[in-house]
Amino acid sequence: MKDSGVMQERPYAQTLGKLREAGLRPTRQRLALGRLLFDGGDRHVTAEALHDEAQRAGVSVSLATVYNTLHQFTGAGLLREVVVDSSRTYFDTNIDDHHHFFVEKDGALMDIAGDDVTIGKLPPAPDGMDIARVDVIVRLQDRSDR
Amino acid sequence: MKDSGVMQERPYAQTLGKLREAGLRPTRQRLALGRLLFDGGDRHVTAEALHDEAQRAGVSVSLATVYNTLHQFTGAGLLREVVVDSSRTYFDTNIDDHHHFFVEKDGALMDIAGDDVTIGKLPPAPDGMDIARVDVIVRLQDRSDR
DNA sequence: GTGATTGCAAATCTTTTGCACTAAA
DNA sequence: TTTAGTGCAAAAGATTTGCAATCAC
Repeated sequence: MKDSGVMQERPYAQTLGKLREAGLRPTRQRLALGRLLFDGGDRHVTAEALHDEAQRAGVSVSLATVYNTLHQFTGAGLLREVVVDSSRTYFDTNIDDHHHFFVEKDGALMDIAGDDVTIGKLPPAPDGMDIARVDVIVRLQDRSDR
Repeated sequence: MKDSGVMQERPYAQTLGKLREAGLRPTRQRLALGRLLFDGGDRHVTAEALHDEAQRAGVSVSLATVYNTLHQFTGAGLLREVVVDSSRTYFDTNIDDHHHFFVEKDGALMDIAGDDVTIGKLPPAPDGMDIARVDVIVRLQDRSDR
């Protein structure tokens, strides 16, 4: 899934290292948001949710900074944007090749490992175009809501 | 792809019939928008684009009504909402099982027939949930932008 | 007539931006 | 210092909503 087995050790240093590699100045707020995002396995967040979480954790960051930071992290390849709902943008800390389950009702998003979905046939890209990525979204509903 | 071979005849009556079946009162604006949407094969539109198109066609409809109408048509199963871009909502006149090519750069959306994509493996839905739909989005980029 | 539909403007919601201020290096 | 980064409030989009006016039946 990830690269090696040496992961999640020294979380603080991990975030710091990620920022350094990305050439992003490790400011108070980037470190704090980075720790919230990267210290606990794979996560899916919206800007609003991360902002709330930061507030609750006693970290003072403005919503604008959360948005800016999420985009900077995405630009640096530390996060991936997931489009499943036209009303909000989700950011995924899992940047490996993978897909998603999405529960419309409560906005829940879950990863599906890349290996758990195989695509047998796919049409060729139109002339002059390349396939940048294939996203598979499995939309779920409560069994009772049938 | 569609049902039979008897299609696209008497477009005006076709839209009228669709509205009747859906239990939607065939008002001036619903008929006009319906004709724009359904008279010319499969289409992908945003509310804004359809509104502009209606204006150009000399049909006076407010943007709010276009939004409302698109949602009513969707609720009635005449259209399908396609989520590919978190900033706009696209509506698709093709309601059959199928997938999409999407060119981020210019917002172009193209259908991929359902048969042209096969999914070999898919994880089971979590407990108590059912798979409502599987969306495959093939994101394209210009070959030169590599 | 009478209830569904529409238009318009105002309201909402999410996301972005401008700019003076603060903090890394 | 010097320049990148931040907060705040205002702006910008997209979409929704309230309500009086209008239209289909």
